[in-house]
Amino acid sequence: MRQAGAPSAEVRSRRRAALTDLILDVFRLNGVLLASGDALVADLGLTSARWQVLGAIALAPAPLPVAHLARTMGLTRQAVQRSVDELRADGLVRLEPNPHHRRAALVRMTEPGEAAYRAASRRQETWADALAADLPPEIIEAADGLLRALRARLAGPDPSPATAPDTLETC
Amino acid sequence: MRQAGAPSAEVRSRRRAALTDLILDVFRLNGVLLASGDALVADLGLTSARWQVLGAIALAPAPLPVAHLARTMGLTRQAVQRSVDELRADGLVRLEPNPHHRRAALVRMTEPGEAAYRAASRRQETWADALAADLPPEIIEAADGLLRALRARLAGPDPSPATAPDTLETC
DNA sequence: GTCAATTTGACAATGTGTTGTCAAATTGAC
DNA sequence: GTCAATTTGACAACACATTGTCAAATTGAC
Repeated sequence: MRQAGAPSAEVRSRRRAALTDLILDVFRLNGVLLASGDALVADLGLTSARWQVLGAIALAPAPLPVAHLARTMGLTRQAVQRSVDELRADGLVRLEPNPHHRRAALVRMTEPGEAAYRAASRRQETWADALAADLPPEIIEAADGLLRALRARLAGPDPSPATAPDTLETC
Repeated sequence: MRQAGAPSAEVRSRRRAALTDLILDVFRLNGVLLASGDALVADLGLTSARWQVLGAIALAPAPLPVAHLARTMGLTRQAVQRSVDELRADGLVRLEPNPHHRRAALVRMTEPGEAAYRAASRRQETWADALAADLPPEIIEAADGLLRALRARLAGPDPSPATAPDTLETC
């Protein structure tokens, strides 16, 4: 009998092939998801990137500076900074002084920004319903679990502490 | 009893939440995978994008022009063109005249290019083995099947004919 | 054979992310 | 309180993908 810690070359090769396929499909799905998201909110003056920033603002219990938003989202400061600059230019977001830190202004949604975000959220709901129609939740959850496991292995012990505490759990 | 076509609001909402989580994790995993891939082959003079182009060349039975490679890879002509330009500048790839089409030169790997690709493939094998260690192949394959199903729904009837014939049908 | 439609590569602009560097502001060890 | 380390935003450069436009080459209907 085979021991648990010593899988056959056959199993190893099947596993490797399956993982390679999965990875390639993650790349491809990432591409079509971004394209779909952009198309979904384009006429609201949003893109996937800006939408994501609005989401981070909406989920936070209080207005946050750019660097804090970036940590929450797992992106770099600069990437978020650019999106915020654009959102500000379009009037969807505004900066307010931070009493605790003169440089780190707090980002807050304007009324038009909140309206756009609400509209995007409403569309995303029906879009997701249509996309997931007749897929068993268990299958989706199992796949998500695997993706998380892979990400955890790739990123090391705990690379995204911002994911944990209080922000992302609520969504 | 509940009919198959009319899921409860409860199931629908669970499904929606699961799908949203999955999508966010696809984005995150995409990011760490690209970073890992870049790190894996950086010292070979490769990046994820260049590596992918070399892979398409290696898999093709004969040298192909840039536009054909792009279709095979599901990317735009211009994106592949730039990678090919860079690979050519680094001597990993070379263009040869196409007897059937004066403009569409054929892209072929040079000996250094093949050496780099072989080295990258070897590393990828051990990397994938380590990453997939102790994950049951069935789980990986099931997750991959779901990603493919989602992609098929998002992209419409048949958006990537190059991938289709024998890969997508099997899931 | 002719000519419109398609394919191909070149070029430019844009979106989104990265890294690196810098100065100002804040924090913390002492 | 002082001063080094960290955090923050500004700015620049780059990697990778997109779209759009153009001219040359090829293909196909006629």
